[in-house]
Amino acid sequence: MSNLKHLAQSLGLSITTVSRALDGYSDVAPATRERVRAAARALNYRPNSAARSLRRRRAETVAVTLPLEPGRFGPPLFLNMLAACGQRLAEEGLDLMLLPATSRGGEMETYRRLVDGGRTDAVIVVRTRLEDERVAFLKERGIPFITHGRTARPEEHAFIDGDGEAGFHAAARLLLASGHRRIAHIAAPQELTFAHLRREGWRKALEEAGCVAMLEYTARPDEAGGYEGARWLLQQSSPPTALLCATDSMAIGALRALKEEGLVAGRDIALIGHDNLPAAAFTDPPLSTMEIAAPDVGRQLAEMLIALLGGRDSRELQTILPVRQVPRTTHGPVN
Amino acid sequence: MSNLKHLAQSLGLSITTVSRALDGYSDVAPATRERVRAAARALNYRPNSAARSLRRRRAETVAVTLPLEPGRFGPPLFLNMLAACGQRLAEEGLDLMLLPATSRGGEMETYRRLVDGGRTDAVIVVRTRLEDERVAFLKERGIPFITHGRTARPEEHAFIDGDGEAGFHAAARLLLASGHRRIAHIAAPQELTFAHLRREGWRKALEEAGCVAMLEYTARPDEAGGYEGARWLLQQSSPPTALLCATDSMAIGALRALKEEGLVAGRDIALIGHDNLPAAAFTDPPLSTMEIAAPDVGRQLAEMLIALLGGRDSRELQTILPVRQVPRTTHGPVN
DNA sequence: TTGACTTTCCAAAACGTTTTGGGAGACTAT
DNA sequence: ATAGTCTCCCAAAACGTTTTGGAAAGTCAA
Repeated sequence: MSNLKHLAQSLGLSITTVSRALDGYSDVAPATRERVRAAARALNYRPNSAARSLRRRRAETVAVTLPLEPGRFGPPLFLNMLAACGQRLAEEGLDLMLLPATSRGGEMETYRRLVDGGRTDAVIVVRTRLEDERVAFLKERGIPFITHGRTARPEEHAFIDGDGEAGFHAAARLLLASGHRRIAHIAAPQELTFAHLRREGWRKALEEAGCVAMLEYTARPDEAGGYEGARWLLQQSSPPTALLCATDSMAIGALRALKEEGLVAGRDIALIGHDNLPAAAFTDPPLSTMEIAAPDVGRQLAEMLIALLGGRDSRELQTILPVRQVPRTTHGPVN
Repeated sequence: MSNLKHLAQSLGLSITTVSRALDGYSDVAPATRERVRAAARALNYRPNSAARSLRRRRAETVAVTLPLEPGRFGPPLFLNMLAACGQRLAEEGLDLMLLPATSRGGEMETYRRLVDGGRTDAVIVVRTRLEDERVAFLKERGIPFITHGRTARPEEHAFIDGDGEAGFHAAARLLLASGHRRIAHIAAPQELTFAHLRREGWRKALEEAGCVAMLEYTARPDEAGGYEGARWLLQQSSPPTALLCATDSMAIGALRALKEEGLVAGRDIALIGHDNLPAAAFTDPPLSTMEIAAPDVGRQLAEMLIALLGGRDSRELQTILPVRQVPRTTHGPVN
């Protein structure tokens, strides 16, 4: 592994000059700068990251821990978002680092290693909960962070979030307008903020319409959970005529349960999900769903992080993105 | 941020002693060791990772770059594997770091930063191609690495892989035994090794059975690709009676195309995928597929990495895992 | 010619850790 | 008492980088 000392010796220059040449300082002669750069290229020189961040006192890194359990929205979308975020961060010389976390305790230990060990300059919190110990920890340590999804006290920190409440409110109103009165909700665990807000949107719409039947079932936010929820709801004495699922994964599971009962979604019963997963366009019938209207959540997240690292107040960095309905087939019949 | 100097001063000890106490060396008195540990806990001390790895000359990190495009198998499974791997690595004090890579060039630059910048001690290569420049690079640099999936010359490096060729061979034979003669393959891009091997399994089985009709279509390994492939194949003058898809995502897309043609998979036409994605059990009809028979690929991957870092020869670290058929409904009729 | 700038370079310190190579004191065996 | 052995601790060096605070030479104006 070549380092500055090698480079300097082979060029007959000092370490200082080599370092400054590579960093483009103006106090090194253009000719020298080029000579140094050529040598660096020839020797595949890359600054040692440990030494660099030790000296600069920053890690040039933004970290995310990836909870293993099914989360806010499906991994393909989620990873795309993070990749877009990473791409923008790379332009600022920042690495985006994902660390898989298996248990909740393991995740907190990872946070401590990251933050107290100076491994990262900022953190992205995903799968945010209403009461989130990760957020409490980061606030206490005073390290910059942004949550993906809100907490119970969103005014206290930077976040980016879709307006799930409005989305589910609109979806429920759509179903009400189609004449549905027994609109059930298959909810995700309520400690997850997104699940709570989506449920709130559904609940309020029904309340406003004077609906008394608040059929609901809470399950894991995956296919199996949706399947289980739909089965349970359909077995009730007066089953729902419409199903609003917290996520598309759940809706895909619910779809299977409907099939097994001989029901056709969009004809015999309405079904709506959320996320617009790639797979949602290929279900049978194609799934009506909704999605965050912004095409570049990842990039926005990155911009917010950059602003935060630049010293911007976190209270100016709170973004709620509109949610758009993606009607396909399963939300019908439309009268 | 507290460091060894703080700790040492507050305890009236030297930095050396504090460091050695925390590392559990025997040349510090048990009483002192406890005193130091208590203080470290109280001050939330975590060794600065940059300083540590600068001095130890290793990063205590294993890196994976995550290609953005759809890959070998679906993200939920894939992330689970990596999480399991990360968990085992953590027991050895190693961090598993994922870096999203958007373009191929971007990925190579990331590799250079990682390896030449001393950011990582080992690399996991995913979405391996037959001719893979990443593998060439890592071999040249002499840094330990394991590929997930083989290359064209697998004998030259450590790898872990499912026996996709045998799996597809078996699946094709299954279909042949059911009387099918026009068995089409919807392939993933052939530069990806897994796609190549799966196609080989299919091709050889047909060849052995004396089938001349080698219907195939190559597409992106996602739902849209499978949809496109199935549509194209069904439009041929003598369409297939069975469809073997390189991945479950593709099979889910194909399922949609079959529906649109009024065909019921498992009755009018056979369909088999690969990966056993969670969603595959919830399609309509439930998807027949196959999967790697080992429950703990991630853990095995970690063990191999640990062995590799311990100096084991990479030629001893080559694992091919058996693939098991997961018959559900769509592979029928079984006569 | 002189003084003031400019340009171009460099020595040394610092970041926080681990590790080497002892050293002081207490205890043990003779 | 003496030599040897243990126990417990520490000073200093090293990892590779960035940055500070000049210093030497060259240029320019007067």
